[in-house]
Amino acid sequence: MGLRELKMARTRRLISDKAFELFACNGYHRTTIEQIAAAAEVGPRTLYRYFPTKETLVIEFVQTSLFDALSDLHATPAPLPVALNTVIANVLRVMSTDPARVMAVYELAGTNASVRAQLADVLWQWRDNLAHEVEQLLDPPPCRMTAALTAAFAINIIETVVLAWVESRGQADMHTLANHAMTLLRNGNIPVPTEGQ
Amino acid sequence: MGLRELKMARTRRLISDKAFELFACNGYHRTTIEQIAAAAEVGPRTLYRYFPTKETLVIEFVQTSLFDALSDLHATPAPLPVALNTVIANVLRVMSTDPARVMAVYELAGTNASVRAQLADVLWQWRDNLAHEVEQLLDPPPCRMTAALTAAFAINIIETVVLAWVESRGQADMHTLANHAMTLLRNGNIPVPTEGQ
DNA sequence: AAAAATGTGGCAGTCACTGCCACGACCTCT
DNA sequence: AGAGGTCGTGGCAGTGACTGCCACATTTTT
Repeated sequence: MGLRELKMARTRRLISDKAFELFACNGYHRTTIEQIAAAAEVGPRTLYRYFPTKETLVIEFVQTSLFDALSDLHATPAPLPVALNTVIANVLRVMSTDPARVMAVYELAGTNASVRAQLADVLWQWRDNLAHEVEQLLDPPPCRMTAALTAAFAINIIETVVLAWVESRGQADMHTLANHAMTLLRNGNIPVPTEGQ
Repeated sequence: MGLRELKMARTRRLISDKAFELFACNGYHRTTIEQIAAAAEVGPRTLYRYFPTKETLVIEFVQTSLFDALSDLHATPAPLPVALNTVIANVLRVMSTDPARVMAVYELAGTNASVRAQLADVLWQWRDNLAHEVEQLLDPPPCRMTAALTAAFAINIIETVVLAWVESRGQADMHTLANHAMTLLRNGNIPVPTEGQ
């Protein structure tokens, strides 16, 4: 890695850290891009080259945690349920790397609508990608709806686990929570909508 | 209803219609609030009183379709699975009221990131509300995770059905699609993540 | 008909975000 | 090591979403 890349990686990290610092201190809305840029000692124009939108500053960690793990789906030639479990476990493992940041992200998502929207969008896109992968991976190929619901289950587990973890203020263990959620699913303990007679 | 309310309802509808017209014609991004306001013959400042953000113009119909149906959950004293089915059926029924608009919303969500994000956020909030309701409705009260997953299932069905309907270009029948999705769920035809041995 | 309530819209201002361009730091090739 | 090419940096001007404020007009109430 050249010096250039190194500096850029450092700058990126610095901007991100300063941003979270200011968000926690003054709130998301009350913090301007100019302030963040000043705190990181870069020009606003430069900041925008690293983070195209203000919300990106917040959700980037969650986004990369999700999408990095998605590539594991090709890597493991295991049967689908096991591969899905691996993907989910890896997402949660990477998130556990920086619990404070995950907590901060959800804190900000709770107080700011556009952050929450961007976060929701990342989950949406991830689910769509996963659905597409599932469709190609299964043999014989399932109907589109089956693939969509499979991907939905995966993101449901992740969302539910992370939310429960956030509600426990980081006390709970994500892996344990995930197993709990999957057990509930597998045992059919979740009420499914049914037609009345 | 007084004259004032009537006029406002008309203005609201007019703004919304003109907005969709312009979005379809020039694209979401290339259409400015000023243009929409001019087309609806109101001041921009007035438009903002009806629709606080540009995205609201797009997602309002879906939003009200979802949240109006949510109140049915209290109304029907049926067992939960049946009540959930009623809620879902009502959401889809109201959406079928104006298929062109639903199609337009998803068209715009596909091309514009912030619209998609706001749409995703609406679904997120709806799910959260439903989870809360489920928690209070069931006797004995389920653990939070069960409630969350139950609500997630409901929104999964709606999302999957609407997406499939959109992909069919409106040819399919939402009610039929919903029954298909629920059958898949009930019969355990969806691969659930599992720990490998 | 007068008075109170409330929707309308213009104006100025903030802030996220972009295209453009000159500058300078890094990298490559000899 | 030095010359030239590459590429990140950041300033400037501009667009457009959105807001607070205030005067005006229309509707509603008394």
